[in-house]
Amino acid sequence: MTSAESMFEKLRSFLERSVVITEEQFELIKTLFIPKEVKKGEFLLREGEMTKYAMFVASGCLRTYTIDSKGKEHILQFSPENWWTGDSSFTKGVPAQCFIDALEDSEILLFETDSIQKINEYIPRFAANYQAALQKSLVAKNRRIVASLSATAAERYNDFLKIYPSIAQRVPQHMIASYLGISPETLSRIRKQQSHKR
Amino acid sequence: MTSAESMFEKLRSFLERSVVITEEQFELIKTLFIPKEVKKGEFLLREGEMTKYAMFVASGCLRTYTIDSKGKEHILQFSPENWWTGDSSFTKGVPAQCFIDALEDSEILLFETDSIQKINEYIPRFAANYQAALQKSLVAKNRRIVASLSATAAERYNDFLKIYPSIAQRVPQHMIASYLGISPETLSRIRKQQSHKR
DNA sequence: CGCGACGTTGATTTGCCTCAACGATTGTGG
DNA sequence: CCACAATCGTTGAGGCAAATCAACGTCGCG
Repeated sequence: MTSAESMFEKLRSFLERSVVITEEQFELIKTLFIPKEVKKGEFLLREGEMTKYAMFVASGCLRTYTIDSKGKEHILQFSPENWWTGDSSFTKGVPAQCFIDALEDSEILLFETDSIQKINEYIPRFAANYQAALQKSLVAKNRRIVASLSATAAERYNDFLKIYPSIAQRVPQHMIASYLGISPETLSRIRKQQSHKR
Repeated sequence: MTSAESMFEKLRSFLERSVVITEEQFELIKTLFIPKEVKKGEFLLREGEMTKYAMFVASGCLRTYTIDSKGKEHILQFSPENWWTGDSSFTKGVPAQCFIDALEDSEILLFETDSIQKINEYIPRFAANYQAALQKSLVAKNRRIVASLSATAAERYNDFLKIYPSIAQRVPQHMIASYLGISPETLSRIRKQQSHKR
């Protein structure tokens, strides 16, 4: 099996968690998704670029980040296998506001967002699922906003460990700090304290 | 014209900013939206309640907030006229995580989210617009996350004034503080300093 | 092997919160 | 219509969590 085929199989089994995909539908999907392999460190999107693609991560792990007005990096999202990602500004002709790069060698399926209408026609429940995913991520963002406004650094770190235990093990510590909005030094001290306490 | 009719007219002109609505489609819309008037201070949703409604604000202003584990209130969103709102957990059978109440006497149209399929069938571009709105609000949330992680209280306040100048004039100062995640005292001091500087 | 990226630890600084007290404004009931 | 309470914003003093600055150990990779 080629690596492209294996990517499509991964997408299929992911989708089939909630929708049954017929052979016919699967063939359509194959025409709409563009397989792509990237090495660790490669970029899938740079700030200011135009893009019309959303992405499905078949294997590996991506990271979405921005650089603020003070030149500081802020990680908005980690996207390990079986996640959707993409700069959400792909809808209009707006340039991307984020960088997306690979934290590990990864297999990606690019999806032209215009095609969502076509998919909707042939796989009606697909769009509903996509919408549900958007709403779910809105809830997550809200939780993150509240946390960053009210929780201490240690609390936020522990929340992160609880919600994304697998990610915590595979990305470097200073990136977790960036995601949490705390300095690497502070995160190091938090970890030290907590290892004492048990 | 009854107030219910005027609400529908407001919804219609809002939708017609991007989609032309035929008489027939407008009649469908009237059957799917439930008009409701609320007085200042009344609740449209309480945390823990089950809801299947999203809302369109025809007039007035709503506020969405949560209470964190320390009992502190955090405003997630202000929704003045021509905004969509609702607890985003309405998709599944999940209880709401937010309170929504009225900051002013308001006119609201309730929309059963299950009906989005039906609307999609008759007004195909409606769903696309709704999806675009979701994505736009994702972008806004991302910006807010970055701001809360990297900007100072004063910077966040000025951003708020720039992005929502009209809201800043109609909601009490301590609520803006709550939205920004700073104490009312700090906001007061920021305003004092800035008035000196000009 | 040697360089650079990563994590740790210490000392100092600071932005913002908390607590507290006090005017101003609103609105409510007697 | 006035009195009183409640809500809202302002100002001051003190404290703390986390940032910054700086130096050093260590690991992995070219």
